[in-house]
Amino acid sequence: MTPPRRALLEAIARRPGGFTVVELYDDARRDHAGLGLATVYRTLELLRRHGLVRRLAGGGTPTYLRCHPGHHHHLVCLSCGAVEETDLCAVPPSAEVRRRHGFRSEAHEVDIYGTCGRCLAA
Amino acid sequence: MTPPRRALLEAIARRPGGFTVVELYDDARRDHAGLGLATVYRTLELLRRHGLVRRLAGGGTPTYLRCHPGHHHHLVCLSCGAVEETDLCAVPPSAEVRRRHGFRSEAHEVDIYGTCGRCLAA
DNA sequence: CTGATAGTGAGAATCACTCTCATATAGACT
DNA sequence: AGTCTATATGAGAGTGATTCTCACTATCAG
Repeated sequence: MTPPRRALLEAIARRPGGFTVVELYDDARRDHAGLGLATVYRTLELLRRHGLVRRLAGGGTPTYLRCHPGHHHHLVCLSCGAVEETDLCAVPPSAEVRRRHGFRSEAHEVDIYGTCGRCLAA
Repeated sequence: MTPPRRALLEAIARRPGGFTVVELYDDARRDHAGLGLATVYRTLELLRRHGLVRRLAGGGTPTYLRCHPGHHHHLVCLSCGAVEETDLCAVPPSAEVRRRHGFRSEAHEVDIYGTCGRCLAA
């Protein structure tokens, strides 16, 4: 646990939803002025491998999300960009996939796009 | 319908599973030597808007998939990279998402990773 | 305290992708 | 078939994100 990493973790913790690499970089540099971009990428990759962060790569500038470890999916608001986690999960049952396609499922990714409560209210 | 587009469509039709932009470019250039990369990107974007192709952006070089229009998801083999479509679909029901999170679902993306029948046999 | 190991920052390099613009077509309409 | 207009195209430069390299530094076990 080094100062750059600490600065990054704190900057991530402060973020409400998704963030871009440069946003995070700018933010973390307030704690640790000498921080390099390469370190941001390296640390994000590290966090990603530990399930603490996820990368949403859909068109445009890629955004990262803070995640809690454990199985969950994301609700992405198309209007304001906020991202929420949900533990609701439903995918085609493995057995059915296996029977119909001869395919053994091992993992899945589910992202749900729509409009969040706050945007609906507005 | 122009010669570059025809060459691209044929190259896509020949592909078994996912492909990268450069693979497609090289392949289509065998039909249409003067093809430019910009045209490949433009045409893929066009096909994507028509639901004939999808982009999987997970880490590394982005890959495109040939798709049939209509709702379906993909079974991606982690061992050989083959991609199969499935019309099996189950996601958390909108009503439940709405009730629990105040979030109105509009679309979802589901990709299932695992091992395909051929790789299981081998 | 010390040494092995892992992390860091700067900048160059790479890679995917987009933009620009002059040119060339496709396809609609005579 | 000939003409015309909107659209597509190719080349190459430009952009922005990401990775690489390497000399240097900090961490932590012993």
